[in-house]
Amino acid sequence: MDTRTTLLDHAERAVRQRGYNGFSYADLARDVGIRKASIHHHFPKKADLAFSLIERYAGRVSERLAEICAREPTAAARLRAYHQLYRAALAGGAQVCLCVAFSAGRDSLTDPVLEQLNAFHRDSVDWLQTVFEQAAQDGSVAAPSDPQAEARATLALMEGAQLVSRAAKDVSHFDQATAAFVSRLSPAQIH
Amino acid sequence: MDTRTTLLDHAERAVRQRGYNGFSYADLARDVGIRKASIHHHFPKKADLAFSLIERYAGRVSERLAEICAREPTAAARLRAYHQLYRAALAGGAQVCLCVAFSAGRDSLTDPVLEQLNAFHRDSVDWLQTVFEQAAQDGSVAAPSDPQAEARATLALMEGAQLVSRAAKDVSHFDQATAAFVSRLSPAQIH
DNA sequence: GTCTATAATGGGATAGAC
DNA sequence: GTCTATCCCATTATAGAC
Repeated sequence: MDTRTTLLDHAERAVRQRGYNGFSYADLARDVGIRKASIHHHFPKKADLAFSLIERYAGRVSERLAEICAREPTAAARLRAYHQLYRAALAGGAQVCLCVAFSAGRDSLTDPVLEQLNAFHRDSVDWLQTVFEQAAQDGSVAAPSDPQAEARATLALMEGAQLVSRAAKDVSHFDQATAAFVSRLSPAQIH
Repeated sequence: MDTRTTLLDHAERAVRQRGYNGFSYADLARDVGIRKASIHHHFPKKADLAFSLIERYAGRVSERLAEICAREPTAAARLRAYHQLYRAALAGGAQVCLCVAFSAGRDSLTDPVLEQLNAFHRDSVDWLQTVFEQAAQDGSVAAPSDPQAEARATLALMEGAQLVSRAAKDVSHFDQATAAFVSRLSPAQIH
């Protein structure tokens, strides 16, 4: 595989496991099997690497969300799939998703990277809001309220549940924290 | 005031604004007006400072929760007060509370500090669970479900809402993310 | 595109005088 | 308890040969 992609893959794994400050070019060089200086050829500054990471991640998630919409007709099924994305990203409590890792390491990030992160959050909220608007129509979600507030609550819940789950190294915390959310999406709710 | 306390105060502010890696003994020395070496007299290692921070924080929150129970009789009023603790700690989007800052900076913390953090989370969940059990009795909270799951969901929601709110530097995100939670606590729900 | 070598910086930490 | 002076180390980053 292309060296640049290999670097991004290893860097992403490191960021999600140990945070943005938790890995250095030295670590990455050892992982990948090249020298520090060679990484600088692909990503002159660490901020360039961070930017490419969040850019690639945003694109990937965007694709997944489109796939979900193509595959699942009801709002409830779409939200279940969204929940599963966060659940799967936890990797048993060892990792968080890249957006949580970047939100957490916000103080070390440059402005362009933070802009990308905020853009990603905006896109997520927009997608969720649209799904909750659909929910108000198809009745597949119990107790619907304001779609934008629901969207922001969902994003906060997923990110917070990942955060505390990794702190405790225990996935069951994520499951408990999101249990009530998931139960609103029960197939039994479809009329 | 006592130097040790002054150091803790400034360190806490720095951690909550810029994260655990976002401040150094050099910064702290400049803020407080003494030399780096003098800080090492009070806190030999940075991990000692971190431990004292979370210890003091846990004690302070514990007092606040006891006060809330003494002051507010209903479960709904207690949860509203709990929500207000997190709301106030945001300081307009400039800060997060110490437990969120530490959860986010988890990779840089030593084991004793992480244990304190997890103990704090356990205590918070216990307190919330007790309140949600009370809610099932006094009927002051709408749509009650499993108390432990509710407790973990509440903690995750508060921490996640702070995280995304600080990333966007916008308190209104916290308010929107927690709006549905708060509306379940409306005084109108009391029977 | 990868390497060796080397800055340059900043952080945590210690010794020992006052 | 505070200071000056210093150490050690990790980290990011650059120069220039191959």
